[in-house]
Amino acid sequence: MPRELSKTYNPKEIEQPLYQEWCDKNYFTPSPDKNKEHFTIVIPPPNVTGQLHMGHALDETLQDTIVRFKRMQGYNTLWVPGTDHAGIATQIKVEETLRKEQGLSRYDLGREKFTDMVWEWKKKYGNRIISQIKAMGASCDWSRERFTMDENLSAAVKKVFVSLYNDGLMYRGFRISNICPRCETALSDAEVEHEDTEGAFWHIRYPLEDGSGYIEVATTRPETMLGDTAVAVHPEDERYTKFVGKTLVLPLVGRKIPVIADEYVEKDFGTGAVKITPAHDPNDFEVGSRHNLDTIIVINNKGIITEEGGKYAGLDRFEARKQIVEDLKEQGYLVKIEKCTHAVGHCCRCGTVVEPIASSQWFVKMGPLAEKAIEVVENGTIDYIPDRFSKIYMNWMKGLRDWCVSRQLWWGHRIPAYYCDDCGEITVSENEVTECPKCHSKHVHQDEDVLDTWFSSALWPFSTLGWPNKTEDLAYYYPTSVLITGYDIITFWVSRMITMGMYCMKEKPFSHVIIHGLVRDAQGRKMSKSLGNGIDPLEIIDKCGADALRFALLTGNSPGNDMRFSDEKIEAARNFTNKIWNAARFALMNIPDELTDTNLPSSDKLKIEDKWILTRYEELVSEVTENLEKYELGIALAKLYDFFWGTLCDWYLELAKPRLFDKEDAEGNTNTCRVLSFVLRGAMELMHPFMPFITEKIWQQLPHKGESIVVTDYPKFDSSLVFTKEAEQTELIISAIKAIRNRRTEMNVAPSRKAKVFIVSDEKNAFNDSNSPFFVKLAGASEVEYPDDMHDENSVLIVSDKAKIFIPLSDLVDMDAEISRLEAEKEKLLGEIARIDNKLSNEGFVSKAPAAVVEAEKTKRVGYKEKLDIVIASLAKYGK
RNA sequence: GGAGGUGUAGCUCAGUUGGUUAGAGCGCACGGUUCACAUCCGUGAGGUCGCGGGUUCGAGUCCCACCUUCUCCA
Repeated sequence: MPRELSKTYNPKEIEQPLYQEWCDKNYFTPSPDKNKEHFTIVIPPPNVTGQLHMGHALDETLQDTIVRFKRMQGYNTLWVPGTDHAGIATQIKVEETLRKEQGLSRYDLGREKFTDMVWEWKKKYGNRIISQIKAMGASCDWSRERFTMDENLSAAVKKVFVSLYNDGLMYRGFRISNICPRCETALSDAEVEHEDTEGAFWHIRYPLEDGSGYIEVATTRPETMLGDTAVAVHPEDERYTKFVGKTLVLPLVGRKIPVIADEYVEKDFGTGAVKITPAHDPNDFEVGSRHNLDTIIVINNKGIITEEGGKYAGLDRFEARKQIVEDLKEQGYLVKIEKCTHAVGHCCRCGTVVEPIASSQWFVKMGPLAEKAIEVVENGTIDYIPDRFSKIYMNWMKGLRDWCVSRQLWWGHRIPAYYCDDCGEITVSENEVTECPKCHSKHVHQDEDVLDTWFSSALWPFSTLGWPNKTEDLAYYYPTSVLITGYDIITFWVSRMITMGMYCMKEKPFSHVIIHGLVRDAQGRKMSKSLGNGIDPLEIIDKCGADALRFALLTGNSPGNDMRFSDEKIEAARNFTNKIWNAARFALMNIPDELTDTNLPSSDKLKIEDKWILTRYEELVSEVTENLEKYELGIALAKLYDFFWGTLCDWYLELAKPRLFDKEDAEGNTNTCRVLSFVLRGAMELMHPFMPFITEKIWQQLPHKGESIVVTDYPKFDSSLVFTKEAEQTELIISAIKAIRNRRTEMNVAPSRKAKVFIVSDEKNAFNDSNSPFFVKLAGASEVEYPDDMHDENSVLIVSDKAKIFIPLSDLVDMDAEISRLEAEKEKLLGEIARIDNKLSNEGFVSKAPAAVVEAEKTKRVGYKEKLDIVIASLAKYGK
């Protein structure tokens, strides 16, 4: 088995072949197994027309890291992938293409041809995002890939619709919905984004029919006055009591409308009198139904004034506003225009200002459904990570209005409701209805609308596993384990999955909801197409590899918080992958091909630096495992980075070099190789969930057991490899080396100038001849001696942990400088000791703090005292 | 108006259950290429943890008020 890695790390060469191999070997394709615990994730399905952006990249990385960790831990691990048909987004996209390429609208094609065209588009481009997710290294089970409009998932949608209808939880109602005039469809509350906008209050006079005066009203949307059917005042508002019951004449229109009293009106707001437009305002609609007012629709789904608008009919709503204001002014009805900012609803897909319009839509009655969805989060059956998002969820769930689920689109699940043209009967059925069950007429037509995209997404955790069929997958893998998604779709998606999971399955859809933030640009702006500030994850994969991208996304990222993504971050990540690659390359250059087993030398053959690195490694195993189990990925990754770079590369590899290069000590050489290969392999396994490609490639080259790192066991803590004493002794050596380097640099000693080093210490296990090579290699020592005690005024004195070190650099020694340096050190040590003494003499601290904390303070004091004694003794030798 | 977040080194951010002398990356300064890596190595400077109270033996961490800034909802 020849071991070699190319001279420079080239992710492009290794990533695709490895991914292919993993898929070919079915590592990601589990089967239900009653003897094992399952771990399931369903992917938040990306839009089928979409392209991978940083948000997906973060989402997939988080999921894949957890999935790979659980798989290595031995869980029967399933990650279900798939895509969403994304009603509005996809329809808009295809319509645009149709317009651009053929100059046609969807109406020119007709419903059937148009939806055929969307399916064609889906076949052609739907796989694009899937292959991009694969490039991230995502270990999804592609044999179980789903699409929200698959046959089975569509059947699930129908079944739920019918079931809700039969339970009285789905109804067709005439009420105000937010309509996007650009998309020409109704939207749910969640799809409307409110934005503070500069606008105005137009104050308008409505004259009394009897000519005895007028009432002044204020509105932010003057064009809606065309549909006014009343003016309302508060019943207890004395200013207006005398007007209630009288009749007003609506300016420009001439309609006679009553003055009514309703508690909805706020006395102190505006003029205290409110124009009532039941057809175009949700509150007015309520008032209208309380007072039996007419609902006159004056703006249609396209934002155009209807025939009801008289001379303004046919105008765009904003053009109509201008003209109406102009006319009011001319005819003396306009009192004043007051500037103000107010929240205006926009379509979350296209940004167009939405128009509230009364229309017939299908609604899901949320009240009864929400109860259980609230309960499972309240009682902890489902928890949010971080916890604060459960508050946001609760806030939303407790203020829920009914969910408008019908959309005036062609792309989506068509509503399974049938209307009899003869008797008007509505039949809701999973099967196509061709005859009215009431009057037996054959003149029956299906509802033209489709369902909100999120309706099918709400069923995703169980519809993908086969529901409503009783499949083996559903029985074994449901409920899923965790859901990972951004906070921006808690209201759209998470809340509805919980709601529908409780309704359809009578069981939670998942146990934990892990929420992450948005990926922003270097300036903290949202990445968007219009700003052109998006960083393309594919470009980064191309240049630096998927592992570097994954590292950059997870490092320094804490749950639920937004992160900034910058070139510097990517560069740091790429440097780390390069470091890993080179460390492995170095190891493989030294580990002989004959060494194929994974055994460690017996503990009596281990040197102290071996015991030190093994101890640090075992600590890492236990900490990282704990962090991953708590889904603290950022913390785990930081520890892995520090260990690999700061501990393994900076120290162990350097400490091991003398023995690795010593071909005469064959046994020592082999032992070192065994330890190195053990720790390096372990580090690869620990890091594999985060950086799957590079770790697999290196793992394969190192001595190993098993077929692939993907399915090997995650390292387990082994207390027999913890050598506390030797680890401490090695730390003393490292401290001494650092102290020497520090002083040499401080004194501008050229690195090329080697000097003899004398170390005085009682710690003979650390400071002895066998460890001298460390000082030669790493601290510029020409040779090392270990006298019992000494003092030399012509030497530099360095006080390190449990050691005093002399370096005879007589030409560089400035006695006065030495003395003042020692005095400064003395002061510092005295300060530290005083601080600790202060603590230890505090009755409260000694009696109430945990024993371990008190003990640590005492140990620390001993260390400082030892150093202080050396400093004082040295000063004494100088006559101070 | 309601809810939630944020504020820590020049910049971007970590900081787990309250417990060493508060950390990292980048940037900066100084020095370094013979034997894995200049995408590197060594050394260093740099902090009133937003402000003020409180709880505690002990607060960056918990509580209260304020300020900054961002998001969601109305």
